[in-house]
Amino acid sequence: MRVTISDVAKRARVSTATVSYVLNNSSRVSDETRARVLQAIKELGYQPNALARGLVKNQTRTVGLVIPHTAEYVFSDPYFAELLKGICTVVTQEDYFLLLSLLTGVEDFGRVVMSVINQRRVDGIIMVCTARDSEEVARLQAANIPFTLIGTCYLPDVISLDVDNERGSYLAAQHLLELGHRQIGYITGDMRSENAVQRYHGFQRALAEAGLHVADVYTGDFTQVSGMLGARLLLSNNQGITAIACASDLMAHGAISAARDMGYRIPEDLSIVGFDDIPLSQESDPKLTTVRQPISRLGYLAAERLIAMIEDRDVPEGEDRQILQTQLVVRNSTGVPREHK
Amino acid sequence: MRVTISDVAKRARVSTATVSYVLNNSSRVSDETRARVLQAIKELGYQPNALARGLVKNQTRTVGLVIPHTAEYVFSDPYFAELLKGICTVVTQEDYFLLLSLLTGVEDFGRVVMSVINQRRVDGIIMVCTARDSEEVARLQAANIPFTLIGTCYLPDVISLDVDNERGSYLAAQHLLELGHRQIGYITGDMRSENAVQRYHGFQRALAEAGLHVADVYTGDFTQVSGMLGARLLLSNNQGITAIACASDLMAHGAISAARDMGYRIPEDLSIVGFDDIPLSQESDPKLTTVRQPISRLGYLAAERLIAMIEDRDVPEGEDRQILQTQLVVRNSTGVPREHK
DNA sequence: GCGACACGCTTAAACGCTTAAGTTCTCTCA
DNA sequence: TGAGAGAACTTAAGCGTTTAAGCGTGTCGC
Repeated sequence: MRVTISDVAKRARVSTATVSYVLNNSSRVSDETRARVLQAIKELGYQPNALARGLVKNQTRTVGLVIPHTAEYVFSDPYFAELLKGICTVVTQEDYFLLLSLLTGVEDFGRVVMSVINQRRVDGIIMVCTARDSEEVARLQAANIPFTLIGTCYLPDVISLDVDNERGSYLAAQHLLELGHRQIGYITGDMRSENAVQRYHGFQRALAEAGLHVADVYTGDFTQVSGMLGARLLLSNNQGITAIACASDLMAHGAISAARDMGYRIPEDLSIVGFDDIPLSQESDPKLTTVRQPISRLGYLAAERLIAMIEDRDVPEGEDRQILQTQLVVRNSTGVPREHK
Repeated sequence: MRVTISDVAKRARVSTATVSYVLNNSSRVSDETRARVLQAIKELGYQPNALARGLVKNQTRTVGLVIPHTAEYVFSDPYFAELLKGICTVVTQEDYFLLLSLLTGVEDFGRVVMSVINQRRVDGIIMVCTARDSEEVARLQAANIPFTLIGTCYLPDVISLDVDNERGSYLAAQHLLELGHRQIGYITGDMRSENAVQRYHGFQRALAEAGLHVADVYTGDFTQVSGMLGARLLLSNNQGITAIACASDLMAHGAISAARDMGYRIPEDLSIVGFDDIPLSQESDPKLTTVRQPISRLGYLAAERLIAMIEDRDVPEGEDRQILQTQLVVRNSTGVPREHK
């Protein structure tokens, strides 16, 4: 049988309350008694049962991470690995646990959120979301549980972290324009995601300001496969395209391999620009020109802020909504278009 | 305030016990009462508090995943993403939660294991380990908690899953020998890991059977950086080397970029073979010849088996120790050595 | 020499649930 | 008719903690 607080109490010849007091290093225990209790704890290898403790203190030292995608999806995209890197770093450091909650693909997002909230398994929640998920966000608010969001949310009074997608794409487009590209295709992410929409908008805006518009658009879903399909379609529909911008690196890599299969050299015949700057993009051939977003920092900040809220620390000054900057990283997948050479 | 079982009981005009019985759909509740209780539950949006339930039933519907590395390390290596893919798929499907437990880099492995066990936060544990970790494994055994291991463990009566590292490396070496390579360098993984040792052994064995031995060895640690350093050193120490085998894909990719920087063309001047077959290896240039191990399947099986143990299902027939096969995947990073052309 | 007050500890209730045991009622059947 | 069985609930103990409140001491000031 597990060793409980009363085993310790018995051995130290005190009441369980006293043991509890030394455990929560509260006042008023004589040094002598404290030593005896500590000794007993050590001898028995006692550790308090987290459930029992959580039940009365109403806290679990666990933060929940809710990502509304399947495991297959989440762990195929290095974006989430980066996010987890930031989150786990903080969570581990702060001596919390991380409860991961994904979808099976069958049940709905709402149910998962409710179960995490209501079952009281966590002290707070980090949720990855898009503007469409305001119903779930509202539930979190209603439940009065601390939470931070990663992604876009237009509801008032929620702490959320995001990246300047619009400006990032704008920069990418500018880069292509400066190189001399005029016929540019675009492969979007899943347009139910606000990220995807913003990226597309930023891209359009840059072209519009140059008096152009997007040559052709393929609606992808952030996955590598959709990047391949997109490039294939754009390139066969429109021979004149000299550059393709993608809403994610993964799609950009997909696009590169599809274009190559069709005989295009990158960047000589076709320039490709991504969005994310996942590690692969620094190693691939060609190295990918892309828009870097500080993904793991996003996770880091979300976790940090959440734990501050949970522990009621002086909430860090600053806006509810924090937007991190993106940055253009020029590598080898973009170049001057053929006709300009 | 949170809605509890007694709120439901009050509303349905029954005792809490009755509510609990319908919750655990136990016998002996009249259809009429059951309907009334269900109605009340719905109206109040009640969900049982997992802590309280866990406390009495002594179960949490949570499985712990213990990886004795830092978040930084874990989420930089696609290996773990693949592993998580398999694990999370099962865990989510079976309606369990996943509690992730990593190291901060400061505290020791043992302490983390003990805290996960003793605090009773989880019903079972999946642990990534090497043969060196037998002390921690013994602790799990002593605690009498269900667990499965991913990695090598020589202790009796533990359920562990592993991959045939020895044979995989053997195949890789054979491949290089068949191509005609005779001077082959090797970059090992972290030799405290059994995987690394076994891979090196398999490699040596193949060479020995051909009457050769490894031209030069660099002791890496599975990371990309160590692959770069390794290749740089091997190539400058020994001009005659025509091929380098690496104990991980990440190191192989590192080796490729280092070799290229030194002016080697891959595979014309130098063949490189990896181990893992991470997604990157199918996209990189050149595509990496490597030994595929079914990583996500490893995670899948570990989780499946663990949950079977937890739920006391008829434990699946089969050995305690299950070894999955590896497989050589020939791509473009290996070729006939120069002098043979 | 006495009340007041700290001090150091214990008692016991509470957290929200499960479940063995007990209770009440109705029905069956010798 | 009355014992027995069974159905459908309720009662209450218990899971392992925390913590407010209580209770003897011993000390101190007056």
